[in-house]
Amino acid sequence: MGNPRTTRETASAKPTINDIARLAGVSKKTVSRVINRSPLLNAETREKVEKVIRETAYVPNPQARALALGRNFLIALIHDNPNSQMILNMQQGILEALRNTDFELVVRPVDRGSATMLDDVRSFLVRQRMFGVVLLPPISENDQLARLCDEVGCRYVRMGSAILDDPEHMVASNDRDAVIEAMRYLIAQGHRRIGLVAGPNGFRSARERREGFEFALAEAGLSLPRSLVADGQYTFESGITATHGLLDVSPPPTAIFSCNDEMAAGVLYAARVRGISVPEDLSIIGFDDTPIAARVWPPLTTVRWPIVAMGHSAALKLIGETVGGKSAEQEPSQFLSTLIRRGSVAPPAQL
Amino acid sequence: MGNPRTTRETASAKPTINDIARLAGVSKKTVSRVINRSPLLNAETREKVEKVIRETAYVPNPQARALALGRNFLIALIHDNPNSQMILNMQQGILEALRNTDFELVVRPVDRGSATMLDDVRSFLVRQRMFGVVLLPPISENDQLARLCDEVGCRYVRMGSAILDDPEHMVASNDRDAVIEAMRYLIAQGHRRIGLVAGPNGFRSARERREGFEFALAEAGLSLPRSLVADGQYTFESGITATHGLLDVSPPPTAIFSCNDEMAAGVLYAARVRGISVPEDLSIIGFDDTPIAARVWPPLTTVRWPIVAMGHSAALKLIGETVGGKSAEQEPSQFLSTLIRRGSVAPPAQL
DNA sequence: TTGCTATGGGAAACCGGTGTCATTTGCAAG
DNA sequence: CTTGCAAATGACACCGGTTTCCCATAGCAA
Repeated sequence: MGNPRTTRETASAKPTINDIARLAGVSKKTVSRVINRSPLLNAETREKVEKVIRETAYVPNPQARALALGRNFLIALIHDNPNSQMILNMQQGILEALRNTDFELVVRPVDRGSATMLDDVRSFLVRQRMFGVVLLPPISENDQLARLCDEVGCRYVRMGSAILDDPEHMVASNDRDAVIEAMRYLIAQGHRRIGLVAGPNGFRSARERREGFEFALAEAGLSLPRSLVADGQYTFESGITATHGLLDVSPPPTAIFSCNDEMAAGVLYAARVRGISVPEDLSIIGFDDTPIAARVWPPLTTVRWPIVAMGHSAALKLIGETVGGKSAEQEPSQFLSTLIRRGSVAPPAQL
Repeated sequence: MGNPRTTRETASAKPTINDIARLAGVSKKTVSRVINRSPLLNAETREKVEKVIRETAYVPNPQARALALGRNFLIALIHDNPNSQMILNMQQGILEALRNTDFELVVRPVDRGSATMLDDVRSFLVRQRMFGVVLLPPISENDQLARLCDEVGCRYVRMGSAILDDPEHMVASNDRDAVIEAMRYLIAQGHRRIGLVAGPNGFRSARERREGFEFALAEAGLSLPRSLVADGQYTFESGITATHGLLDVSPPPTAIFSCNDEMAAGVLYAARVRGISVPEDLSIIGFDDTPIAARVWPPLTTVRWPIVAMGHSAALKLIGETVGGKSAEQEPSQFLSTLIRRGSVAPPAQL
């Protein structure tokens, strides 16, 4: 490890708070006050210290701070296997917000289903003294998790669909409205028999999307035969299975709304297997605007929600008060989704 | 905040090393020795301390350790935008290896291209006192990054294709051989005019895959007209563009090998746009076995490399000496890829 | 000039571990 | 019965910040 005392004088090893104090001719504590923006400081002193900090490119040691404060400057992104593009987009949004702060992002996949999940997360949050966490759907819907965060004194933001029961801890998109818009489009094209590939039970997003679907049908005075609703699990395979069921009914639907793109890709796949042309014989709309939506043939019309922006917002919500004063309060909590029109929708053949 | 002295006695706040020492009737240092498996310990003493540790569920404070050691128990996964499924798989493999260790995983997307990229990474590694990093392709091919890791005393492992110039810092798959296997399959099906959608210049993986392609052709005594090689950028769009170029030559190829699945999806898309049936009129093979490969129609025959296992191996390489003795040395550095046969290959129509 | 109160700033303890070095103990060799 | 050496353990400083507490000085009224 060498000789710290002598090297410190010569080499340009990372300066410590002691170095700054010495160079500025003040005490450690005064430097600390400058760093933490203590108001009880003489402007002159502050100036002097800040100059030295600038010149030496001094950056406080995060570990020492974490130890002294009992709190780490780490934000965790906790997720359990939603689609991977979503995680990346979320990361991007969060990191944008974290740029030029002292915060660092830690990504933490967890296994819902695992009996020890809550304990795992607790020990993770406590041991690492996490500053805050961002919870991604679907696990963001787990209330126990949110309560856990409260318990261990860890700030949190839940990403979700639609409901703003608790705006302070929530960043959401309005899936219901987005689905209604998509359905109106489908209906305007002339579709009257529209099938639904629903999301799994217990998922808020699945419920919101389904409600939007049903609302739009009712609004147009259309009926919804039970046979035109198929359950899905948000997976590609479940989309295939659901679609076969839907296409077996007689007469078959002329359009299918799928609660996510992954399943919509399954709808398309199943249609191909049966030799049904899309969009001539069957129109499809998905949800999420996953990369796959644009890569299949025909490219899928779908609903896009602004994940990056939402991640950004979530991060600001977490750190807002810490950095920029009260701006966090004004951070938008609800985001609008938009319909992306591609090639999987056309008027039904009969018309 | 409260009153640490009194609360410590009553509440079940996290026990510190001092508590353990007091309860076990030994010094802090001895507890520390137990934790760090020092060999200079009386078995009896160790037993006694371990008992207390177990009973109190004591866990050392990572921040304090990081401060004292000048090194954090954090592993970073650094990547710049390869496909997202790959990142997830890699995470999964790494986290598996990290389970039950003190290590934590931090994911760090970077912007190759950015002029400050190296500085960003340096400051990240230094400030957080990273223990080690895993570099994902394509940025793992950046030698400056590797050198940087050395400079700042951060262990690293590069994920890559094929070459093991530096086995100690490398976990690789053998792309060249995998491509040769895929090409032999194509040739065995009767294809003689095979087009290539190449990867971008400067990428090791692109070179390896292309070399495999050329080797297999030569091996079969087939020529490779310059016109049957199209440059790609590993993106969906570049795959489309490249394919149009390939299909414009006369006679057109009966099969196309694409250096990754993203571009292969583009090949398929372009074929559809031109009304060419796959696989009847055109066979396609991709590389990577991205989720999209199984979701398009027809599902793509492709090459899968064992990302999860490689991530696992990379993590063990990093922490190996720290935890399990010398097992790291034996950790395999080279992994075999396999051909996944799906529906995008058939004998050429002419035969 | 004295006395009193703000207010800026410093000394030292502390956060919870680790390293260095000294000390104690046990036992074989001289 | 020393001496010598190794093994086992402890005392204490240290990592780089923050907090607590207290002092010095300035400003101002009496």
